[in-house]
Amino acid sequence: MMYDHQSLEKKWQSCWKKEKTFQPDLKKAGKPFYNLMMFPYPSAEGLHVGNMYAFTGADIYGRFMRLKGYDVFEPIGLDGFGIHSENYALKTGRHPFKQAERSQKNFYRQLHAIGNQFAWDNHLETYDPDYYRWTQWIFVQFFKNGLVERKKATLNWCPSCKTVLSDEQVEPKEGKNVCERCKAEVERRETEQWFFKITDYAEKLLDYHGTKWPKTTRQIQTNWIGKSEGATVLWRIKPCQGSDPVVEFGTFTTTIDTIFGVTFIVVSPESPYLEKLVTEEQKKTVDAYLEKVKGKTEVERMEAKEKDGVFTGSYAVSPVNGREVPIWVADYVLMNYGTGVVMGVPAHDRRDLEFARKNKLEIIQVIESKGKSFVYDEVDKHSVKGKIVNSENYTGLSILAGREKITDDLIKEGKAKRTVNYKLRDWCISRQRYWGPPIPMIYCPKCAKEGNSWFTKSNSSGSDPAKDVSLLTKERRQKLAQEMAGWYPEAPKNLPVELPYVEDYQPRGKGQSPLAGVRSFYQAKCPACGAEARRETDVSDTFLDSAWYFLRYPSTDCKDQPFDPKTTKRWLPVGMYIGGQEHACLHLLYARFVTMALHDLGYLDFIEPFKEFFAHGLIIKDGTKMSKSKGNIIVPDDYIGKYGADALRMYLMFLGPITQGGDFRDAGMQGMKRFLSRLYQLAQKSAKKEAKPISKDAGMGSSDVTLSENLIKKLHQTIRKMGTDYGKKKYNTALAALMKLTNVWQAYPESANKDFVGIVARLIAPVAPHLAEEFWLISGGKGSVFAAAWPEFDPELVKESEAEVVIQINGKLRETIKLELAVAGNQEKVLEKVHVSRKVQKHLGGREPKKVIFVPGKLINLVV
RNA sequence: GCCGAGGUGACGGAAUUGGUAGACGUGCGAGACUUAAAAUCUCGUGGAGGCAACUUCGUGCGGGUUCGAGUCCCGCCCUCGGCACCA
Repeated sequence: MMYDHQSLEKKWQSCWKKEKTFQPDLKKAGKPFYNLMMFPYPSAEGLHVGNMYAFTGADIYGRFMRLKGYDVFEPIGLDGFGIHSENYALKTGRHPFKQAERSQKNFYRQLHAIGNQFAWDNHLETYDPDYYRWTQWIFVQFFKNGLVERKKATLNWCPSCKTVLSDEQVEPKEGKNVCERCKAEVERRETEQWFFKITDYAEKLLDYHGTKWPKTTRQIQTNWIGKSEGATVLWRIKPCQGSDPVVEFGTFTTTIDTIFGVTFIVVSPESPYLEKLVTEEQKKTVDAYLEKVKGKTEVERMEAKEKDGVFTGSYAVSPVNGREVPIWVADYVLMNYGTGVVMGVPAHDRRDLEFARKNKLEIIQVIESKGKSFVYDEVDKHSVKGKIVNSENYTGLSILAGREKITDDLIKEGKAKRTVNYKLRDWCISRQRYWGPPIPMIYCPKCAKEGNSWFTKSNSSGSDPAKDVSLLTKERRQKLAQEMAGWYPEAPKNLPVELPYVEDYQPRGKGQSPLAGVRSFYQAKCPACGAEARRETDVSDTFLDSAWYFLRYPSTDCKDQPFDPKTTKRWLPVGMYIGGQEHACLHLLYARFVTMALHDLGYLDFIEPFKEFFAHGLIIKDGTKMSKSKGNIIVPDDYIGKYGADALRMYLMFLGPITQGGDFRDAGMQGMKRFLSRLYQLAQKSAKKEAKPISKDAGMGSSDVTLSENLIKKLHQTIRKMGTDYGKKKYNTALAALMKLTNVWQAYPESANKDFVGIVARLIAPVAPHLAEEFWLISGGKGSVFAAAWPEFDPELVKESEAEVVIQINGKLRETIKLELAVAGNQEKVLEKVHVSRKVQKHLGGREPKKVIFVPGKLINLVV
């Protein structure tokens, strides 16, 4: 009689496992629905409640879809490769191979205990050679199609993790840039690395066509990509220095309408133009300045209060009015955005104004707004309300009109072109670490000397002869043939390039992976000429592992391809994806990029990997984020033992909207246990009563309803409410409705019967699956409650049986009162006999209305 | 600075998207059971006034639209998230 959650949950979990209740037939499913959650990386403490929160939210949706009749595929795996796992291994002194084995066991035990409907046959781990074989395969395909570059760049270097990091893996903290993983301050280092050309997809990544993503997530990505449209204006230089005189250079601007306000030009200290601009007289000054800049760190440069800079000695000639303006060099101009040269408009740009004031340069107003004075402090540059002044024949035009006209005119004269700039940079993919998939490349010094590479081979035309697709243009191939001299990708049949078991896997910190010291690994023969060659020893970024795992899940048994085309066609793109917002610029962006690229290479017939994405909130503890350092990480195990997985699931969902997260407190959990236990007692009691058909329209609208009818009415309300809320992912309000129903049930326990218990079993099934199975059993149901579809759960199929509406009395608007009346359907109706509340009767002078005209969505006319 | 989200009891949060504000749950108070505690159950719980039925005020602040505003419009204040010497 007592609710013994431990034996009950154990019983159903082993039953699900044995019966493979949640393992869909991937080859045959008629109504496939791919329900995915971001797979966890096996952290030190095991699965924590934050993971469970996300997984439960996702699982409820998946189970709801199952009850609606879909064949739901809900796979799980481990993102076990990468720095986070490796750092933990270093800390414990246990080798990553062994640590992975241990973590996997622990995680999968926990993932079983939380009661999700995982399709365990399809689990995958990113460190499994059967998996990373295809991660490497993707690298090779991208390489062959010019989506991979090897270039020197100033990059983020984490001195603690001893590897380079991508821009996405660096986060700002207290004015410093720190490593996303270890929070150490990153340095800038110039190194040569492998890059994925994600910038080629900047424009495509801005288009979310056909997806249902939250606005905020889209906005974070859009911000990160940072598109700005403007023009590049060409300036003539006078006088030109050096043997190779620069005749012109471009400055990028989004506000070409201010071009008459240009009083100087500034070049970045790193600009290749610089040495050609510096005159004899100014050389000393400039060199001294460059020396000073060199000594500054990135952060110091950013935080500098004063806009420092020096004159180069050269002048630029304005393309609009021939005005000669001095060219300066200053470190507030960034080399890696635009052209590394900017036009200085001190009147309408805050930085330019600071610079002009510091260096006593002229300020000319060219925009006027609301008659206000001209300096930036008082006029908003981005305002489009002002008009242009002091600009010859453009004077008087509005900002936008002027912008268009000046651009057009300059383009006609060949002095400008329209330009789009993005903040997005290419994705640095190589890591100088051990625990990742080796980058499957071979470098042959002999071929390099002779100028040979994969791109100079005769058959180097595209990705896969069978696909007949190549993103490689002729020009790009020629360029790559030069840049990639000596480089060959590993042949697909030789994949995977297995990560060897190495005792000394410590990061070396010299810009090289530990594998660089393993001769048996790096020794190789050149695939082209057979000479002594060297294997690449860097491994790829963890985010590449996770950028395609959703493609592999349905095809885990596929041996000769990364994903089986037929199965992929049936299951992808992912129907619902749930995960953390913090991955908006990381994982989600990369996954979209990889999917788009594979689409363009002909491997996929869709562009977006996730039809719908849903960001869950963060679970905090006592008002602060859970973290290892604070020691406040909560592991679900103890709570599952004490209260049960169902109670914990309910508690987590009841905290509030899943998008918001919540503060984890023990107090609320007892309440959930109490509720479930009460529900269990009631079900036991009611199930003893034989089934009597539950009528849907018994007693509706009647004032003398019996207790039983009251309960039935409540039940139908609840089905409707929960059906809608589960669909909208409003799990907290769905649960509130359920609790309300239980309260009514408890008030009239004799009204319910076996059938009633069966219905409640389906209602609670998404959120409390173990208890639901038990209810289904005691109500006399056969098999699993999840085995059959329940069309009534579809809110559209449950007809409105009542309506609360607004009335109008005798055609005049006098009073606004809510009215309950018996109306079926959504059609306009004249109701002859209407029961109204006493309150309304009072308003009508104690009478009941003769008739009511009900028009859905409109006011109601009440005739007395 | 730019972009976005949001401010409702002691707390987490509801409110059919313009229709009885505070569902549901915590917490708190009172009671039942118990030698006692825990657990469980019952009742109460926005403020002020009243023995009471009831009255009145109340959704960050100030205005507005409307028969009716937590919800819509205008102007502020505050909190959180993203980007940021990006031209």
